[in-house]
Amino acid sequence: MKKTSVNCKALLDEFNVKYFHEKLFSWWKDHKRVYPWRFEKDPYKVLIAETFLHRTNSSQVEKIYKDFIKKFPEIKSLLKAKKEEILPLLQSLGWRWRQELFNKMILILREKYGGNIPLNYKELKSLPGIGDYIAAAVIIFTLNTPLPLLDSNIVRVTGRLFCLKITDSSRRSRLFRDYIYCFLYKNDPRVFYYVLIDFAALVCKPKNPDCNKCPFENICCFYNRHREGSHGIN
DNA sequence: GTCCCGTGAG
DNA sequence: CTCACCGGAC
Repeated sequence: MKKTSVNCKALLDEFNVKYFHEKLFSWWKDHKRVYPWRFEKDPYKVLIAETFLHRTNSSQVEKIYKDFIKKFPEIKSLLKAKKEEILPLLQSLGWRWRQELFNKMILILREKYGGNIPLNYKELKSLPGIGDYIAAAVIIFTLNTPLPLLDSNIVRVTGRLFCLKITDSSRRSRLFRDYIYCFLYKNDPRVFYYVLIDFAALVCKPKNPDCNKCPFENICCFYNRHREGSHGIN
């Protein structure tokens, strides 16, 4: 996702962003989820994980990720493999609609990039099956670069905290991109996004969020609106 | 905006 | 049975 020029002081003027960061990181100490692709800095492994996670529950990915990496520990071994060796490992992810994209991606990584994963946004995004989210995620999680990152969960937390109307297209909107970029803890983007994703999954859930466990209960726009009964779940 | 394979949770 | 899943292509 592209970096944007935005006046963060104006955008988040009424919020104490540092306070949010402290509370979130503090919460995360006791609640962080452990996945084999977490803190992985090998672009190949991050790309594989994020590709698998495409519209797929993380517990499903967890079941096959280690076996996949064990069989193809580096991109060279994957590039040498035949489709018939790869696809059976991915069947449980529901890959009929993604396997062709995955095959094309492997082909391009081999033919155009010589087995090196390009670590810039534009080239990553040009790969089949790689869009805004995965391109940014690969860069952020390998290089710890402060880029905006929006998936449905980050959208939900950001929208609720800052009173933004959430729609299906929020993850592609300029407004949300600006907000998450301003909200981002620039000193450690990688961990910031791990924190936010876990917080979204465990507390700020889509349905029945645990607002009583949330450190932002008092200042969360969503919570206060909901309590007043003027709006439904956003 | 709308569809998308499999799986598990409810 | 229905629904969502650390999104992307069309």
